[in-house]
Amino acid sequence: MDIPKTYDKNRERGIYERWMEKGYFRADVSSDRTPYTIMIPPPNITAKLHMGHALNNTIQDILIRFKRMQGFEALWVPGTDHAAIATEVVVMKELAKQGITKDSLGREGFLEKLWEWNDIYGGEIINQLKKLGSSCDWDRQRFTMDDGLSDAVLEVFVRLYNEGLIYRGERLVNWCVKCGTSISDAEVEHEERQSHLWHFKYPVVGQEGSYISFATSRPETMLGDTAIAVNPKDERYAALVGKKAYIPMCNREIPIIADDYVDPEFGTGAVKITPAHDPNDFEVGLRHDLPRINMLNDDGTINKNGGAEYEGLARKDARKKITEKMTELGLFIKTVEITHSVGEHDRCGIIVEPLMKLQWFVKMEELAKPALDAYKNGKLKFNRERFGKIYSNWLENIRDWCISRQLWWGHRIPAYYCTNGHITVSKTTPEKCSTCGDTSLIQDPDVFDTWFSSALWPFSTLGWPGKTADLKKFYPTDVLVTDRGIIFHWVARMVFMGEKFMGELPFKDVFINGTVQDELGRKMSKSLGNGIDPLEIIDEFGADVLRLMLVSGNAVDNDTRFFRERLEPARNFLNKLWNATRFVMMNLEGLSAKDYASSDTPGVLIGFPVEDRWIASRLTRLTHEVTEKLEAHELGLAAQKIVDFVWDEFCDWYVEMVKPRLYGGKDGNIAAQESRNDAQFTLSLVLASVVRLLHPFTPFITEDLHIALCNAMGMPLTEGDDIASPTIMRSAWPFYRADEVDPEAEKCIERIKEAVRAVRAVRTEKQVPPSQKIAVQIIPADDESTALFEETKAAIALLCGAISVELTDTPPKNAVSVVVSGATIYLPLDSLVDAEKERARLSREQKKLQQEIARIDSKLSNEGFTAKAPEALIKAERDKRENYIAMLAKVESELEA
RNA sequence: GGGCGCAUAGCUCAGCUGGGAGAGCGCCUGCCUUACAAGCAGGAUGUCGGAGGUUCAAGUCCUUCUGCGCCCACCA
Repeated sequence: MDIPKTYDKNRERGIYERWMEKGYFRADVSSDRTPYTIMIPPPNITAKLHMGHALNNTIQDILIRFKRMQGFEALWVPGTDHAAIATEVVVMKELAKQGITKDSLGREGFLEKLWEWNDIYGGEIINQLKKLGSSCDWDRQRFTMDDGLSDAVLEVFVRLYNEGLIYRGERLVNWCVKCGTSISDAEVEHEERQSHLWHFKYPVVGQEGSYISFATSRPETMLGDTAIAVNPKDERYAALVGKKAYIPMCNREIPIIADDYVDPEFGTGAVKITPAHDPNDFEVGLRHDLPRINMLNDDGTINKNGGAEYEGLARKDARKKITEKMTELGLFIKTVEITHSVGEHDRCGIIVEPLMKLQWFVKMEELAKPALDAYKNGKLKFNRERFGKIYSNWLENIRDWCISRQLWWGHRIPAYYCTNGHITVSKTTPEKCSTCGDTSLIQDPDVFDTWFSSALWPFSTLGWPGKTADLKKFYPTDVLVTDRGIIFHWVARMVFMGEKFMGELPFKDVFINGTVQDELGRKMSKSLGNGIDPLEIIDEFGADVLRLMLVSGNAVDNDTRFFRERLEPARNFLNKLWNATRFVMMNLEGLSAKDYASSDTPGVLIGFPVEDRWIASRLTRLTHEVTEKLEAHELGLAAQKIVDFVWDEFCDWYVEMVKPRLYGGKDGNIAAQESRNDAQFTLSLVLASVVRLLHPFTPFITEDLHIALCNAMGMPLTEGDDIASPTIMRSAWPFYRADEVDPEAEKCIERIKEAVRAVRAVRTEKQVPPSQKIAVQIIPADDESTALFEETKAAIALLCGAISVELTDTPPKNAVSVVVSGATIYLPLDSLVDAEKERARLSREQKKLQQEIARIDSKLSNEGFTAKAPEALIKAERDKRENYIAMLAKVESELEA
């Protein structure tokens, strides 16, 4: 048979194309199967996918493939996010390299560039997902700005507006005075800067000679002060609270108020409050109903609210002039050197100015409550409790959500303003003002926060606001797999939007996956240049290897370090599996699966040799455990179980044990032929099952192995067949079969393993080369063992490199003896036997056994233990003790001999 | 400042509801035993970060300390 010694990763592409052609990824909305739905966290179209995406999507694909095989109507909806601000910034940077600015292109021209960008990067992302093996339903692929989703966004805005849950109000935004635009927090770079803290004092009104002193890093904003605040517990100022202070530059009296926000330890313990130019002060202003005086023009100069004396001055100049003025009036105290962080616009480096602008808000109190309740009453679960806490903490401290962004890339807010200042909100462009009928309407230039559209993702992707069959069948989804970084930006918002518009949670399980870091445990980032492109790894190792590595050896919620060496164990394992399959297929000659009842029939292994029943028993236990771990989303543990089974139990023990039966026929008897068929059947059955268990993790290689095995077993591939399906991804998930659990067979094989290991250890110790075949003799301890060793002696001989294994009842002379459970084994090694050393070795054994027995005795004699420990545990200890005592007796009799 | 995570073999990490410390890589010894040298067999390696406590029993639960890391808020 001509099968390459290593698996060819280049086959992945062809396999994926075949899956696409056959439509295996498609979910059928009209099927009567129970739906299982996952919505992809839509990757931002800002850049290609990174290793974190590879992990996140591998996890989703594992779950969706698992459920599909279990017989669910599995739907994984793919798509991408327009990522308003992030994409706009990236594209602007690109354009800047060509010397093009946003304004020179105009709104239409700029948007054209963005759609071009989307074609390239959105497409690249989809390509990457396919390379990874993602079994998404590509017919249902969506984009947050496609027609359907845009319609959903407008619909939600209009409905919330009509219900009074959306309002327009003033709010501070980060404003760049150079670029003349508001910028997001993400674009603000914080830098430690050397600066000064100026100490001043304001006269207290009506109390001649009384002052209240304060510190500020921005003296110019005194023009916008509308209060002085102190801590309510601060006794130094208690008498002044309720009084007024006087700002000489503005000829304005402002109240002295008490607010917890003030730290009595800092500065003088009194703070000037400028609600229009500082986020904290803004909050204080809200609490105390203070006026907000905007004293800056959009270009950063002082406006008319600053007073005639200062109007038109740049911030720097105003600061100087005001400081001089205060000094003149004797109100300046001192300056102190400080370092503090200053926000700068990451593109132009100019210090960001908080400025008041009219913004759109969603009222959150009413919307947040059901989302919080869902978590509190357990309907919404997180894979780890700590993630749930992040979620509920945020919702408990919820503030109204500012949904307008001064950008062009995104869904434009469907609000129209007439010349009389009325607002008309409408999904379609209105002809006239709904209040006054004015026909000269101007649409709000702003777009929505990108999360406003992604909050709708679980139902907008299924056709909402239409009443579609997809919505009916696939909403709510089953699990959301995402990164912990967006628990409140995205997860919480999807939950309350789902509750609000669908009347149902969008999902019940939230699966937060860890972060992929570099080999030093640092975050992979562009600035560090330590990112690794998943495609590069896939090209070199194949997607299967990458996927298996990403979920192996790590709890899924823990952060994981990525480095190339970690790929090798995964690659080696798949190679092992490949070769095991090669071996099985080379030895299936003469097998006709038809001769055996369907593997789904209970009791099919009755009458099979003990090792066959053992491996079948182990397999069915494995099936149970893997299924359980996958249900519990413990992917790493599930993968580890499969790897251990394949490598250790199947390859290292079972395959080696059945070799005599496969190569058999040496003695030419009929019984051997039947035993050979049993081995062939068991080999192929177990392998075919384990390949199915592994499929969600490594979809490509398992598809090849599945098809090859079905062919080798003489099972024609038939669409709809649970086992011989033309694709493994639509074959049935193996199930736990109580009738195949065989504790007796397991106990027997454990004894065989113990015996074989003991012989091997002696061989190594005595440095007997593999080429030297020895004749092993066994004295079984009882009838049961006699039968067992008789049945398996050919296998034992092969496993420990013996020329023969014979049962006897008289100890041979000049032999090394080892005592194991159920037998004493003799290795006649004449010349190598050193009586002295043998006695020493046996004494060591004796001592070890005595220690073990003593350990158990001390446990069993502890009344607390026997009274409170579980019954099964006590029995297990007693059984062990019994076995050790029997072995000890044998060792001692050997010592006496 | 608030919240959270991690600390287990030389390295990277598993260890679910408490019941005799594990894997992979690396290391030592011997093997090209015709499925696999990306392999096989045998082996060495740990006061499970420190200190208390709960329990018959603690890597696992509680308290506290130390060292790394992350998130949120912010330094007037």
